Amino acid sequence: MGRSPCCDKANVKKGPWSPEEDSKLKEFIEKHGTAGNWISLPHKAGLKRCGKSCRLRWLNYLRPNIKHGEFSDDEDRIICSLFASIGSRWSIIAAQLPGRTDNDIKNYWNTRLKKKLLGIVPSQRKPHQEQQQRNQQQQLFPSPSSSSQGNRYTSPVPPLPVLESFPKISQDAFTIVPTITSSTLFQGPSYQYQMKESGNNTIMFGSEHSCSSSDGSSTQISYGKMDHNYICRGGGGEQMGFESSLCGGGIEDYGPSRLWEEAPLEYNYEEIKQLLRNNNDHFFY
DNA sequence: AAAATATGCAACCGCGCAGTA
DNA sequence: ATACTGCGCGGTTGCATATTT
Repeated sequence: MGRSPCCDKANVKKGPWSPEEDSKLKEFIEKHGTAGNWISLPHKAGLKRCGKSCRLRWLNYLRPNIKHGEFSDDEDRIICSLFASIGSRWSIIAAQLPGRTDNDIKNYWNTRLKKKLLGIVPSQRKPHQEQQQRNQQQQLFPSPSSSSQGNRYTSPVPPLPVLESFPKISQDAFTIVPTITSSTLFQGPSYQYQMKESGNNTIMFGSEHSCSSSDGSSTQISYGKMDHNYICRGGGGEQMGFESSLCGGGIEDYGPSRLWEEAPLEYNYEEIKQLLRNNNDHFFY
């Protein structure tokens, strides 16, 4: 017996979103949030869309602080290093790149970064496209109408992302390892936490960024966790936090007797290239 | 100039997990 | 304990655009 469909497929619109649909969805969510659940949202918002489709559109394009455009070298490094560590856990990787979505990173990896690492030069689409990319970078956040995709409607591009702050967690629980975090993303020194439970795949990591503020220095933490059981709901997925559910349950649940071991999270490009070449068949598809 | 091919990315699909009745 | 529902994730597809032939 299969599961029942999440929506009436015959009566939902599919395909690209129109500007009108975008503004309806955006307005509704800004006013009411998800109003209980995503499944009922389209009806309440007057949209003929599947709830999942609305969720995806919001998370990937409409919510505030989404960053589009070229990935920086630092972002490349972070993606590569995390991919080498944890594989295709895109939502976790995205949690380390404020403003980037899992879908974006996944696409970027599959279409470009992997090839770049393997030294596969895409066919010469260059002069035109690179000029476009330069233009795009010059006007870091262009208006919707200046999309590099011609007539295709994309989405409004928001201002620079702001790291979300989360409560600081006892460092006793973490192994602190040298950062791979970009200094261009965060001001001040940063550290990465890693936790790995031997015997299964549970890995936890986070990063702490020291930032200055008017009342002295403050700390921002962003983190993700490999074990789905402990990814807290309501944390937003892309920017997961140790909210009460995780702080109060997750870490403590493991208890002090648990054995945590350090796992290498830092790889250089050569190591990653080697991994790609050696494991192309199974690990990297 | 037209057709064929390659590329990039938005969106969809199916599944596993968590919460709840 | 079980069934059901909704959410979120990763993999895949479809299509518009760019480039090559």
